[in-house]
Amino acid sequence: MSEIELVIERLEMRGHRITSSRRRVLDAVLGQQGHFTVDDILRSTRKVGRATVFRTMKILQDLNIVCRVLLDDGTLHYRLSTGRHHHHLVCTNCGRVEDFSNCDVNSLVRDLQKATSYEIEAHWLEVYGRCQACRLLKTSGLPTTSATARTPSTRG
Amino acid sequence: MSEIELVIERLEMRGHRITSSRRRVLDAVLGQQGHFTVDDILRSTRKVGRATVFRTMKILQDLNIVCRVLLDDGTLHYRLSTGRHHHHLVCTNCGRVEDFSNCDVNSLVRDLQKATSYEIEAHWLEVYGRCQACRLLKTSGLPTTSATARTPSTRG
DNA sequence: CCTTGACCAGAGACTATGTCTCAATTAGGA
DNA sequence: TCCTAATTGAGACATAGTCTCTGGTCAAGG
Repeated sequence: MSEIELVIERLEMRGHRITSSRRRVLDAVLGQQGHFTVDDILRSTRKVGRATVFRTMKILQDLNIVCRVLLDDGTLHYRLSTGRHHHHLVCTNCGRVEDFSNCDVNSLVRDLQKATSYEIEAHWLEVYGRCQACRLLKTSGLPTTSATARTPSTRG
Repeated sequence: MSEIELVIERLEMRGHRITSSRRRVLDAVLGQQGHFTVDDILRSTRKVGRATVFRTMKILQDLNIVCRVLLDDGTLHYRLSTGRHHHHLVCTNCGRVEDFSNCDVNSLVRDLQKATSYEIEAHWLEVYGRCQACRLLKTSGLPTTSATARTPSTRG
């Protein structure tokens, strides 16, 4: 069974109808490499309304088929998700995103829970750096995407 | 020396001019409790243009006087910063935000650096939960702000 | 076959959050 | 005081997303 059919099955299981618009959005989303915006999807799915794309993206988020990435310029993009809890390692030079899930935040969370009396429900961790390829071309070499190379404007 | 004068000094040191608009924005920002939006600042600083407020906020971010908080509904708000590296613990019920800096992400970052050959420059961690007060009123008690109680739409 | 009602689509208005442009103003050094 | 570069404010523009409304589709039931 192909990837798109698996996704369609999950949509059906949730009671969503499989329309041609949704199918086109799915096609476009599953064909993406790296991170993308709704606008990217819109451009590659002619004849599907903006609102429909946003609505479908929301469903895909709920199903954990896509997730959002906070880029270092503070903008939120979409990305195909591994489905399970994970975090992102974003190259600040070329925009490449890697997932990692060996996330050892749990002990931190436990400590925090004890110290603050909060009941902790979730966390969100993004890590920024330069990937090996970008480090090798040390001089301000050609970035492979249009990603900016600033440090995160979102850091606290 | 008052807080605002300290900030003004830092602005001057960076070569920024001290105008009455900036002073009004500073007043408003320093008077904020918890997290706020540019709109909150706009409302409390009559006669300062929107663009000016955004420009000033950007300067304040650069100076680490304010930072941004990713709320659990996926929106980014501003917040007075402690100035040093820290993270946020956000109550998903009442919207209260606590800082914490005993951040043990460093070992994770080291492991990640080894495993991925990335040169890691920064990270961004937000934690969501229910604060003690909100846990006590277990029934869907009155939230103290309009914050929604959803789980983060931004989680990966 | 017809009706009904739920779900869905697409257009477009609207909101929120910023950025850009440009003419007018002003801070602050000479 | 004068000069100039920095800054301002208005408003257009950009981006990301939501809401509303009208109309379409489809399945179930009469």
